[in-house]
Amino acid sequence: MTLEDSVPTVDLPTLEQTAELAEIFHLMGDPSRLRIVLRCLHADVAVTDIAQSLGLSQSSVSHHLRLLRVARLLRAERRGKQVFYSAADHHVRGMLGDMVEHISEGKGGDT
Amino acid sequence: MTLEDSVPTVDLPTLEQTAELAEIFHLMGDPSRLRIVLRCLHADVAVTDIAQSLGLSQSSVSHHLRLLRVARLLRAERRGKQVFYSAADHHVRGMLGDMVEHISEGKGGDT
DNA sequence: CACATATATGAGCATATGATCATATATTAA
DNA sequence: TTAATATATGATCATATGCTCATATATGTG
Repeated sequence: MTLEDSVPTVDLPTLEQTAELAEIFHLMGDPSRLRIVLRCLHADVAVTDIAQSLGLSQSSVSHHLRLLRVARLLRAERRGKQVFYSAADHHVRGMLGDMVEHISEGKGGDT
Repeated sequence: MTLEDSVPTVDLPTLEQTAELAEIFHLMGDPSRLRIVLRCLHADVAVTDIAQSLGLSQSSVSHHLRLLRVARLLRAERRGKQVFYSAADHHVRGMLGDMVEHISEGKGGDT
């Protein structure tokens, strides 16, 4: 069984989809921002908590959070004085989860 | 069945793994580079072909290819005068494939 | 070798980016 | 209202990035 058999027709994403995908990758491409996303992937976390646990400034975290929120990767929910951030939806969790898995496996694989 | 049931213990990647992941995302975060990777995801493609089919300059493509090659996302194979690029391994194909799927689905989902 | 084709690379430049600092806004308590 | 805590945002700046142009290298042909 060749590779082509298991990958019959590989519809490449449209230019628009590619641009959208690139935007997501671009956001995840910054280490601080990626750590923030991962921190919020499976839990609601307040801004101060994120900053403290990752050793980043409140301002920096807030700036990053705005980008992630606008891009709909994270969602914000205010409770009292605090704002809790979490993954926007299961697609975000799925994407990142898959990536993390691949990275964990990776390291020595070839085709 | 709650979400937590299906995601028992979510070991976050190490700082090193996160940095590695961010580097990959960073590379994919440029639209031109992402298009190049997608073009090479399921086929060996020569540099000139990539440039022509994507409407990019040879120089620009070559610069991008070097980054992707060094990061081991793509591999190069010379055949005569031409150099053919393709996805380095099944992890790269898997990662991108998963991402493309999520993007294709996405669009309106929430948890 | 000389020449053409294919790819790679270095320099230079305009723009994008991430961090910090200062400050603004929001919420709650006294 | 005043004060304290939590978050957001605008300005500034040093650095990173992507592109182009020119040129170098590599392979094949006559």
